[in-house]
Amino acid sequence: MSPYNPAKVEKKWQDVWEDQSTFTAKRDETKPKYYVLEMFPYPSGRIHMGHVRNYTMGDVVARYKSSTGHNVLHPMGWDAFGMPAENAAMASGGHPKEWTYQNIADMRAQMKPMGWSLDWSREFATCDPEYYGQQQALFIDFMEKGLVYRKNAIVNWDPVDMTVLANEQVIDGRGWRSDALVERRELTQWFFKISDYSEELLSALDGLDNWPAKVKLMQSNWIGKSRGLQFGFSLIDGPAGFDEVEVYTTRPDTLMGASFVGISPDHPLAKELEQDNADVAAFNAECRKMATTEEAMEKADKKGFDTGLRVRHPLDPSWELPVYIANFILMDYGTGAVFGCPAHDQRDFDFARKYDLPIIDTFVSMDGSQSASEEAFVPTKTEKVRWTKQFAWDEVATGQQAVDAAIAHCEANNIGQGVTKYRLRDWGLSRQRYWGCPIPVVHCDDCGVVAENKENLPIALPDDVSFDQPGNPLDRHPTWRDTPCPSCSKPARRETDTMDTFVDSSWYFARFTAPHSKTPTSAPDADYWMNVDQYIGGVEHAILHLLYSRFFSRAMHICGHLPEKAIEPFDALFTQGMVTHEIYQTRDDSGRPIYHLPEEIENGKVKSSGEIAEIIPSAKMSKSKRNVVDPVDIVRSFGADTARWFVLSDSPPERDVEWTASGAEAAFKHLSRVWRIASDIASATGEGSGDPELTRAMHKTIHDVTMGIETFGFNAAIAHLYAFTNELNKSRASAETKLDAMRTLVQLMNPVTPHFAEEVWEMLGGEGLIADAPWPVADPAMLVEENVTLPIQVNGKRRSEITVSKNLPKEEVEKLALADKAVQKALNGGAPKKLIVVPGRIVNVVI
RNA sequence: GCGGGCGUGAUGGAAUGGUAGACAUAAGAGACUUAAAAUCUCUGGGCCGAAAGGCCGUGCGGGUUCGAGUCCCGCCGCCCGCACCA
Repeated sequence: MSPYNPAKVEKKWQDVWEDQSTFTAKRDETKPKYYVLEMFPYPSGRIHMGHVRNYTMGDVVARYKSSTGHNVLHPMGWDAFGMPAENAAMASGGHPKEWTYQNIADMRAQMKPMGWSLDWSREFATCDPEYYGQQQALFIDFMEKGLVYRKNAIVNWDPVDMTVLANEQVIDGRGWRSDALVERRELTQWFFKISDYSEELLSALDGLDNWPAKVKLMQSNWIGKSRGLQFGFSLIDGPAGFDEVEVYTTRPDTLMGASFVGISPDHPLAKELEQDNADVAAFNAECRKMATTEEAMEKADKKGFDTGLRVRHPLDPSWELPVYIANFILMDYGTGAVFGCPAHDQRDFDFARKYDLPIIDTFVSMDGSQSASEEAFVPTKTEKVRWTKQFAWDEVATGQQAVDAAIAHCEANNIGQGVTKYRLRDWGLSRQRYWGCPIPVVHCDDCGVVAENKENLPIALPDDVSFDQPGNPLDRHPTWRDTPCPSCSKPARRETDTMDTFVDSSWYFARFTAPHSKTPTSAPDADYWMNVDQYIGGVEHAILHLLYSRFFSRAMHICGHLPEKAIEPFDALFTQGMVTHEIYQTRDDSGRPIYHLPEEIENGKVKSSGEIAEIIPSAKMSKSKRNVVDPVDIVRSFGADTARWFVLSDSPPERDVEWTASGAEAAFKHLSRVWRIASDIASATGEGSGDPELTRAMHKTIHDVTMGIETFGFNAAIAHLYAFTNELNKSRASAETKLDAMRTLVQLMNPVTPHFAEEVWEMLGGEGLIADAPWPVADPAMLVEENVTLPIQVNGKRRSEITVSKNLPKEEVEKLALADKAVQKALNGGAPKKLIVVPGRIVNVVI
């Protein structure tokens, strides 16, 4: 018997699969298609355990579906544009293009040994001109359909580097390289009109039955549909042209509790006032130093500035309210102005406390015990409350009833209008960077902004650029910028902004169906392969990537690039958890942490120094914490099949999995054990008899593993494989019975450990490739249990159990339960109060 | 701050509202071996008990239910997202 040698086995079968083009997908109308896709990687240059887990899950699905008669498409590509390539160029003087393609080559070389059943013939990178040229064609089509426009938007501006910064490049309000205080600056930017689809993107979530409920909920909250009242507070002696402050509120029922009006520092009125009021200008300037993220706005200290202006309350013209500029009000949402009701909104409450504004209850709890005193009183809108300041409804009403009545009242009295708003903003896609897809438009002095002619596509990035100075090299490129106007042919300038990388990833799944088509998609291929039957990726993409892709699919459909069925491109979605690892830390003389790689640690001590390492509980693998395990090392020591088995075995796929050396070793030991058992069976000729128990267990295992894969219960499926292996190992059945059981076992293992399975299959004399063998089918007759063991509870606590025939009538079960010794003892001669029998599950005696 | 999720033995985890801890890991004991490794067998939530058995136990505090890890309410902790990271 030869020992299990993964290095030899894995290479052998990878070569066979490649020679036979086992995983090359071709359209075949005679078979049902199945499109499984994992979110494509960013080419950082190294694969990590998260990739291994993600792609192994997809591979299990792909191989399983293939064995159940599906024509499977399982492609791979690269999300290859983005900042890291430019950062690398700045740091080491290379070129983003070379850096990226080298990384792709390196990563591909690390991925191939994993044995994923990928169709590499469809591979592309989003930075291939062939791909982004088609993306430019889409952009032009979107322009024609009115889905693209330009407007001013705020960016983070680094005044020292003279460049726009991404949010992650702003650290505590300062540029990451220059350390200069970041300013907000307005630039004219390109936008997709995703907000046209707010209602559609929201309501269509209902149809996504195979998406996680949490993702749909997050998207729904992100779109943020609300019904409210829009109305104007009339300004008393406002600046010329400012008669009113228009506000939007979802709680018009609390209007009588208003104590101030707040406007955004970017509100036109605020901008007007700063013209000739230095204090306002100073306050606004201060606000504009804040980072642009919503998170930064919300976390910042709530600050206000009393403009001195007053407005009249719409329900009582004699009531005047102060107008504050407040740093927490977003110009992007609603009208950029709100009224504050401190009694029923905690943020307004804090603001009122700070600036000594009145706190006016408009309702209290039903028994009057709860009102705004130490904090705002904010019951849910469905809770009934007692109103003290209602103006169009009953004294007792829910918030929702009051909102509806308030809107109706205000509409009837011409105070305002009920309106529906969405939180979702249009998608700003302009990036002032080199390494992205050029926006295919030209600025002409005569014709204005003109789309490129499609025959000029792709508008390719120039290669001769340098990164020795900050900013976008396209802006200062001597010739690339200059181009004739596509409309009038006069000298004109190219747009130098490139596209957000989210654009690249919003349609790659469609491109995979025809990766070299001369149009963005090809109808027969898109019709056949779309939709993605199963999409798998991290939950961190739950909102933006998935929402943008849903929008893009709709837009592509309108332009004729996708069939109508594909407007929701992902039929089923699965979000997997991270791979984590313990962190090993020691400290230097000044107490600063030093992190150690897992392989530097032995028995809790640093190998080289013998120092005891502090163990910090598991966290996402990251370079900075050095808690990374390199898949390449694992494949070298144990083989890909062990890595694949382990990443799926130890945790439910939607949760994080902790990588442990002992777990990986145990996975290897288990495969070695199965190998030995298979070798013994392959060479056995001996005596033995049939084993009905083994056959029964085999069918049960087929059923359980199949269900496990179908429901993404990979860890449960693997637990069943362990259990069946134990059973098979113990069995004294005949060689023939065991051979049958063993073949079934490796077939069930095949999606997870495919090289191992092929080799054992061959060893056992299996016909052809196991990759081409049909999935085993459980005999339903073998799954039926004749007897069941029923636990017997007394008052909900387990006290005994009885084993009865499955179909024993309820009355008989009751009799047997009451006759049980433990029940007799508990009853102590009395009669039970109640007897609950759940057939096949449990008996509960209540006394 | 807002939105979403998660929390079970020493560890990873299992459990359509129905026997909490399947399966695995670490650990301990034993078998085999000159020895070690490998392999095999057994033990394996806590407390009391010789055992039978009993009591407690799924982050914390309440609630619904014959019955709650699971459902509801309120906390605590950790993770993800927050529109220019990918």
